[in-house]
Amino acid sequence: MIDTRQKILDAAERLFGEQGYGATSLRHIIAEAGVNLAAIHYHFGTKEELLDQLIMRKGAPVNAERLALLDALEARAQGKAVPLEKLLEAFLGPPMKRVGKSPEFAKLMGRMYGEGLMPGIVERHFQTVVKRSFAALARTLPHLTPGELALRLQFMTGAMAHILMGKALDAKAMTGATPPRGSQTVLRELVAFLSGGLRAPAARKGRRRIDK
Amino acid sequence: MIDTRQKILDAAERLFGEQGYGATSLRHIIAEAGVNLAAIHYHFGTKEELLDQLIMRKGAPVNAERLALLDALEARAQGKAVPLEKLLEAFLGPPMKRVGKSPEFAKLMGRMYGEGLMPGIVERHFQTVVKRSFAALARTLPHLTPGELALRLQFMTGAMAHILMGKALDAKAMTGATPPRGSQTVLRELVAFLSGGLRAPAARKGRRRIDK
DNA sequence: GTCTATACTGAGATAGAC
DNA sequence: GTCTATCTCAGTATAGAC
Repeated sequence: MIDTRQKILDAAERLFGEQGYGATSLRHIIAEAGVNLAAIHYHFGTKEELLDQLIMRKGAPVNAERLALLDALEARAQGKAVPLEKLLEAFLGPPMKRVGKSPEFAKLMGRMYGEGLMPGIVERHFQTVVKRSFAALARTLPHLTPGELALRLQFMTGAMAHILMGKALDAKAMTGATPPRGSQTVLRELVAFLSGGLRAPAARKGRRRIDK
Repeated sequence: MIDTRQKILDAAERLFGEQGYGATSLRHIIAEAGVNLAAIHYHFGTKEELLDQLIMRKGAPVNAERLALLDALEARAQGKAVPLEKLLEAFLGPPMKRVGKSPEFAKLMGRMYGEGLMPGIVERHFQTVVKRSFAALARTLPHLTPGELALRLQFMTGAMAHILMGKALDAKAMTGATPPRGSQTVLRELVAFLSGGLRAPAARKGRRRIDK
């Protein structure tokens, strides 16, 4: 059958998301998919390449959405800077939307950004959209140097990855409080938080004495 | 020799930090340490318990520092709310300090927070300091409900973890810009960013229509 | 109490028959 | 295209030497 490939991809997506990439064995995947072990190596080569195909299959639409939103925003701004909140929604909305309907994939995506999982794969698939977003943010946030903005993008990426993975630290156990659920609510809060952080003035060298 | 245990811990710390927990084999560790494979199981039981001991050995001083700083801040505030930047420095400073002198451990710590690596271990070692910080932040930020603050703490944790791990995404390759180096500079920028984010008003439900 | 030698199970990967 | 058999290396467990 020619959809052996599809069955493998479906099973792998589910299991990688649920248990993580490292903790999922190829033998577990083939048991779920009902195929032979060697079929994975025939169709994908290695476990890593299987992950790569998976990211491509589900990650490409996410990035396409983000780029389309960016295009629309920049067209509407007619050469002026795009409002910060709009840029954040364009970058964060498409992946956050998946948290509800496809939590396994969202979790996997979070791992990719945050875990240092397969850095080469991440760069290849996300470089275009990150570069475009960086350029747009640079125009919206002229008070930051490119280096400062790059650093803040890392802060932002870390926060997003953590949320996509779904409470890597169970907030309730750690703090006693129950954070809001629902990806739309979380998205709004995340945008509010990040826009506050990105707008904050840079803590320049100041060569400040140690307190005093 | 009785320092077989120490040699194992030292080698494990280095290798876990460099390559990650999952990617480091016990056989690699014993080769570095110059001990026998079974020595690990004699002294630590399993690979996971070895990690636990490691976190305890190096993580305990970090948390002790944080708690001491918190104590000092709250004593100085005499019942009033502690300034936000001071709280952030108390929480972020101790781990960030390690980035320079012991990058392997910083990276490991970042993985613990962010990767979902051994959630039980993380909770056990960090719950006290997180709970204390949460309570102090709640008094400093009365505009946030406990749930909203818990969510923002997750954003903050994600950003911190990402930075501790050391450019999980190589910012230069992704954006073209070179972010500031030096853990003190990064700490200042992180505090500026997070205080801006935490102070931002909550994006309450608003029941807003879909744009329009 | 401390360590060595060795064996067991399950992982990813590969060669070659069908 | 698919499957069987097999390879190497992982984490783990235990028996027994010092």
